[in-house]
Formats: sequence, C-alpha cells, structure tokens
Amino acid sequence: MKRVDFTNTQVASSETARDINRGVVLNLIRRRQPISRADLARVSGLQRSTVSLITEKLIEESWVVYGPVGRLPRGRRPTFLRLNNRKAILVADIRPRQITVAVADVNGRFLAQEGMLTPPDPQTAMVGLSSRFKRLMQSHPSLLFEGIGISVPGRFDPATQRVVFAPNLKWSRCDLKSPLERATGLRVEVENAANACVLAEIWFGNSENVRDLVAVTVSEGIGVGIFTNGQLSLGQHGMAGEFGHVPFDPNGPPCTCGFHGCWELYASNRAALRYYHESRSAPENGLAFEDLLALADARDAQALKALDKMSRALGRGMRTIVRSLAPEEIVVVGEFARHWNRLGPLITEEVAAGVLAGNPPKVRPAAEPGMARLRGTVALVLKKYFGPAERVADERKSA
Amino acid sequence: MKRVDFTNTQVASSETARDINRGVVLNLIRRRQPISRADLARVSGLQRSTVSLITEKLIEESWVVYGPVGRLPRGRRPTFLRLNNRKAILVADIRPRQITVAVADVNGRFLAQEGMLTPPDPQTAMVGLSSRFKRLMQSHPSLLFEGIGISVPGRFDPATQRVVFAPNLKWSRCDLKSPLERATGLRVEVENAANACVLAEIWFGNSENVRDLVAVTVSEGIGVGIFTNGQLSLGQHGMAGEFGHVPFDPNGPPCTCGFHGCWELYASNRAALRYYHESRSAPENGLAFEDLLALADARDAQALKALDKMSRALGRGMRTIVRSLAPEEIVVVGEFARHWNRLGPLITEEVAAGVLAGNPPKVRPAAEPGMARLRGTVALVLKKYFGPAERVADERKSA
DNA sequence: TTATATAGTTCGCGTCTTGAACTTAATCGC
DNA sequence: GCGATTAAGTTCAAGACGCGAACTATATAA
Repeated sequence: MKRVDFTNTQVASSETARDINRGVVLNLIRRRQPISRADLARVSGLQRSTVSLITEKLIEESWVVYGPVGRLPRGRRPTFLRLNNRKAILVADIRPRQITVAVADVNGRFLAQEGMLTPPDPQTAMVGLSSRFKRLMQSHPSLLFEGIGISVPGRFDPATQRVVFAPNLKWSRCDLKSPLERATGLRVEVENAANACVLAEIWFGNSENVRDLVAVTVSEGIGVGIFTNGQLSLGQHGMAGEFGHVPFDPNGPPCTCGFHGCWELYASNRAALRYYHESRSAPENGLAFEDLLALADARDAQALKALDKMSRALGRGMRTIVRSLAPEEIVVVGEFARHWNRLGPLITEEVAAGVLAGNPPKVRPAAEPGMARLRGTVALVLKKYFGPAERVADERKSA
Repeated sequence: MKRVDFTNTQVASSETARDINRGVVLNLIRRRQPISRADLARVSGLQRSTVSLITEKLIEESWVVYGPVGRLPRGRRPTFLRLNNRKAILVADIRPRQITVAVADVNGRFLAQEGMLTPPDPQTAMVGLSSRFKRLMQSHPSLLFEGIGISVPGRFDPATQRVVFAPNLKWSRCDLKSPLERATGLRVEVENAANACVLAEIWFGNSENVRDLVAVTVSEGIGVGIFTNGQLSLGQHGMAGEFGHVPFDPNGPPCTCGFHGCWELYASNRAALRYYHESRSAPENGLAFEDLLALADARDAQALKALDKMSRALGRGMRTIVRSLAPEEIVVVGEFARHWNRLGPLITEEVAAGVLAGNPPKVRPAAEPGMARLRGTVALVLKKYFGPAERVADERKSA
C-alpha cells in the first residue's frame, strides 16, 4: 500500500483530483454516517455517478460497508453507507508514569484497553509495547489493523522522526518508530500529546469546521497543540507549541527547562499543589494532584483556592496564545477540568479580559478529556488514509 | 436547527489539476526566469508536452513572454520564457505618518513611487489614494494593471474585510477595499504590514523553500507575521501575530493597548528613545528615532547603548516566538537594522540562548527593509493569480 | 393501474496529463 | 559539405476522471 509521494514540486493529474474527491467522500461518510450516496452527492457537490464510483472503490478497499436501507415518503429507498468498523488502529499514550495501550476502530471507539507502568528507558518500553500490540492483534483476529499511533509527552521531529524534547519524560532523542514497525509490521505514527488532542477535537469532536484551534494540555506541565488554516502547525523540529515554557514572570523560579518563570510553573498540576502547600504554609508532602481534586470535591477551601489560582494563571497565560495565534477555540485537556463548572468561568474571564480586538475565543474543556490523547492518535493514523479532515479553501482565481 | 451550508466541501476535477499545474509552472517561471520549457519540464516533473500547453496559455494571457534564445553545446536552442513585465500592480503602504504609493511590475520592481502624509481619517485617505492610483494608471498606459495591494499597520479581518486593530493608526473598523475598488475598477487586497513582509521574503527573497517563517516589524510598535506550513496564518479576525502585545514584564508600564508591560514597550523604536533619554536622565524631547540612528552613526555612546538595550529586549522577546512557533527563520524589518552588524549579534545571542531544543532559527534582516512592505503587497495581489508560492506536500495516500 | 418522486447506474463527452513519435534546429566528426 | 548526434519543442492517440443526461429500480399516492 503506497502512501506518500514527495517529489520536488507537487504536480497534479486526474488521479490527484480523484484522490481529493475520495478524501472528501470518505470524510463525509465518517462525519455523517449512515448516509446514502444520493446525500453524499448533494452534500459534496459531486455527481451521483461520481459518488457511486468512489464509494464502490471504498467498499472494495473495505473502508466502507453497506448499512441499513432507509425510508422516504416517496421513491426508491436509499442504501446507507457507513465506515467499516472492522478497520482498526492500535494506539498507545505514553505518559510520564503510565502508558495506555488500546485498540480502536475507525470511528474512534475503543475495543480494548490496558495500562502499563512507564519504564525508565525507551528500549524496555518498546519491548513492552511491541508484545502488547502483538497480543492485541492476536486477540482480535477479525480486525483489519491499519497502523499504530503513539502520543508522547514531548515533541516529535518529523525531519528526524525522533522524539526531541520531553522534559517530563527522561528519554532523549529516541526513535520510537522503527523498533515498533519492525516488531509489528505496521506503520507507526508518533505525535505530541497536545497535537493529538487537537486531532481528537477536529476529527471526533464538534469542531469540524474550525480552522484555527489550540489545545492546551494541563498535567505535570503544559503542552499546546496548534491547528491553523486547517492544519497542525509543527514548526522546526516539531517544536511549535511550547507555550508552557513561555515566560510568565521573568523573575519567577527556575524551571526544569533551564529558564525562569515559565507559564507551566504557575498553571500546571504541580503549580496547584504548590499553591495548596503554600496556603497551608506546610512543606510539600506526597500529596498527588488527584488527592487535591478529591479535597476540592469535598469542598476543601484551601484546595479550591489553589485550583482557582492555577486556573486564573492558566487564563492569564492563554492571553499570550490569543494574541499570538488568535484561535477561534481553545480546548483544555486536564484532570482539573473535572471542576470546570467552577474553574472554567475563571479561565474564560481572564482570557476575555485580555482580548485586544474581536471576539474572544471559545474556551471549553475537551469533548472526552480522558480519551483525547488516545483518540487523537487514531486520527493521526487515519489522516494518512482519509486525507485532511477539512480541505483548505483555495482562493486562486481562474484566470 | 440551523441550515448547513452544503457548498463547504471542495471537490476537484481535471480543471483543478490544471490550475495546480498552471500555478507550479507560473511560479517556476517567476523564480527561475529566464527558463526554457524543457527545463520547466525537468524541474516540475511534468511532461514537455504539458508544459508547452500550459505556457502557451500563459503567453496568451500575457503573463509570460518569450525571452532570448539560449545556447547549448549541441542540439536545438531553447527559447527562454520570462514573466511579462508589462503586468503591473498598484501598491500602497499606509504608515502612521506617511503613505507610500507605487507602481510595481510582476517581478516586484518599482516603476514609480510617491509619498503623501497620512490624513487623520480614512475617508480623506481613500480620496487621496484613489486619485493617485488613477493618475499612476494614466501615466503608465502601456502597463496591464492586475490589482491593488495595500499594507496597513494593523490587522485586517478577512471575514468582514475591514481593518479591525490598528492602535498606532487612529482609524477604527474601516473599509479600505470598496471605496478604492469603486474608484479604480481594480481588485483591492489589504493586509497587515508584518504579513506583507512575510510575503516579500517568501516571494521575492531567498526563503523560497522555507515553510515556517516569522517576520518581525519594528517601528513605533512591533508587528509579527506568521508563515507556517507554507501559508500565512491569520487567525480569527486576522488577529494572529500580535506578539507586540504579549506581556514581556507583567509589572511593566501601561501600553496603548490597555494592558501592561507589552513587548513593544521594551523593543520598539519608542523604547530605544526612552532608553536614551533615561540614560541621559533628560526629559523626552522631540528626538525622532531617525535622529537616534544618526547619533549611533556618529558612535554616540549613549545612543548605541539605547539601541543595544532595545536589541537585547527584541531578542529576549523572540524567545516567545521561538517557543510558541519554532520558525526556521525570523526576518527582522525596521530602521534599526541599519546597524545590524552591531545589533544583529545581540539579538541572535539572546535568541540562541533561549532555545529549548534543536537548532535556533536563523535571525536575519529583511532582504530590502525599506521595500519589504510594498513588495509584499505585490505578492499579495499576485498570489491570487499565481497560486501559493510553495505547494504544501500533501500526505494523502494514493489508493 | 398510473403518475410521481427518489435512488442509483450507464454511457458518451469534455478536459487534462501522459508518453511515444515526430519535427526543428543546432554542433561535430569526417 | 554531409550525415550522425543531440536536444528543444510539437503532435497526437490513449488513459483517467468528473460531468450530466438518459435510463433503470423502487417506493408512495391517487
């Protein structure tokens, strides 16, 4: 199965048009399934005949299957089409402490899921991941596995195909792709967790037609994924989005990155814990962020105050994102979002108060915070087969 | 239930392929002229026959003309093709104090240029611009004018087609397009000055194959233009790039934008003047930035110190750009760049010292700082006819 | 049974790129 | 000079694709 073809300047032929239309149809089926060919033609603007030919191929490639037959007040009944949920993706979300491995179908639904502790070195991790992936493939013999997607708490350099910056993970410049590809025989895609969250929102969330969106992942640190002009923005070495290490207060304390006063020192889970301990003027103990959330659940005043302070810092720092990127939406991913009813308005308020002109962006929690990373990596793999979720409108003039 | 717009998915046909190839050929001619059709075929990967057909049309549309005949050690001599320099664009660069109006040919060369003082209100400005444009068209009867490009020291909202944020210009929410289009009969394109500088570099500079570039314009304030994935990133309301109003020191002085400690308070021309006066512990007099540069020319110690300080602040603030966007290049536009030999290294040093991982971006002055805005607006108009300067490699699967 | 409405297919046509064959035009060796 | 060689540029049939009209299939309502 061919995938990409990089030539000097990208020229087009009839096949290019076919590929584009194939992507349009496939993505429409994905978003609006079940849908009839007649509706696909109406929605896409393609001819019914063209849609029939394209879907015939998609069915042949087993991306699409026939669904139920519809009912109409008059006329022949439409045959609905939908994605073939036997097409599946293996995914893994690597986090500093734990790795989650899962099997997902083409619709981003999870069919199996398991966890493992994150080993200290990438080699051990790759061995563990390989065996789990192989086991999952064996235990789901009816599925058609199309690839593997990995999300990492760091930046993945598309040029060198390596993880290059992961301060909260101790692995450095490691190659996660080739060992897994060799072990499983499947293509492996790796992406930063925040970027994965962006894809989750764009592919499986309600932001289908949003062209400029930013995802902010809040955990130990802060990661940001940038989606602009309908595409992920990666930057040199895949380093775009390190807003977590943009200075929030230049006179602030030192950060793991080697600099001072980074945003994530004020607005991450660790920051909230620090605020909590400061307010009790007690030394740091082994309290985990999860415990702080539990205290907040129990309406502990100091825990709530710490979360409030963290949220305000989060909102304040987002002003930098708004001024630099002006996204339409900011999606927040993080355990703290469990208290969105209380904390969301604080963030929104800080963001809105800092807008220079125009409407403030819509700030909202992720559709399914716990699944965002994993689901995004499903999209990461599917993107290669489906084409972009949104096709950038081209403003060329026709002579 | 709201009605969905069904025309939003962009489908392709043979004509789409043709348009893409037309753009590839036209841009190749632009960058490599004079060039033979045989070379175009070699470089593009298209067939010689296809190139011939495409160029025939381009010649018919008078975008391209025959050039001199080449020489080869053997074989038939190639006929070189080049852009028709009778194709022309009218451009204007609106700045807080002065507006520059010019005629440029398709290669970005200027054939006429004149200045006017910026009127206090947009209406008067539009009247003045219209009459100058019409006069320039009349005085160049042999040229084929294809459009008008305007650069403004503010943000242009593509949705409403209005200037929405221009704190250094007092005009608010003004429509520059329709009055000029009515008066001249030509299509008008408006864009922010920093974005125009980006286009100047990408189209006419040496950054042809750069996919992630940022332009920083330094004058009264600081403006930033973002180019990522081979496209300008505009954001909601065209507001992307307002790094000038990202907080540099949250405890700093108030800014015209209503907030405190913005970067441009520390790294703009105004900041340098302030540093100069502070060092002399003298009150602000009518000294213009141009005068400060003249003092620096004369090696005035305090003037140089002020510029040094401004440059270091510039470099420090660029760390935010590097961390958030990770561009391959940062292009600096501003009068101060006249002293690049001294100030450039200071900026580069501050930027390089703040890199989290990977190579630091190349920081360099604009190719032709004085012409960048104007030349960029030429590209702004041409882009509509030529298609994007760089075609984004598409990673869709080919069946 | 007939009229009407809708889904989906078939097929000829136009557009575009391809690639081989062909024409044009130059140099070089003899 | 003259043919061999080399390269530029053109011509043309073939192939791929989307279009759109005509056609088939299948439903409801009168």
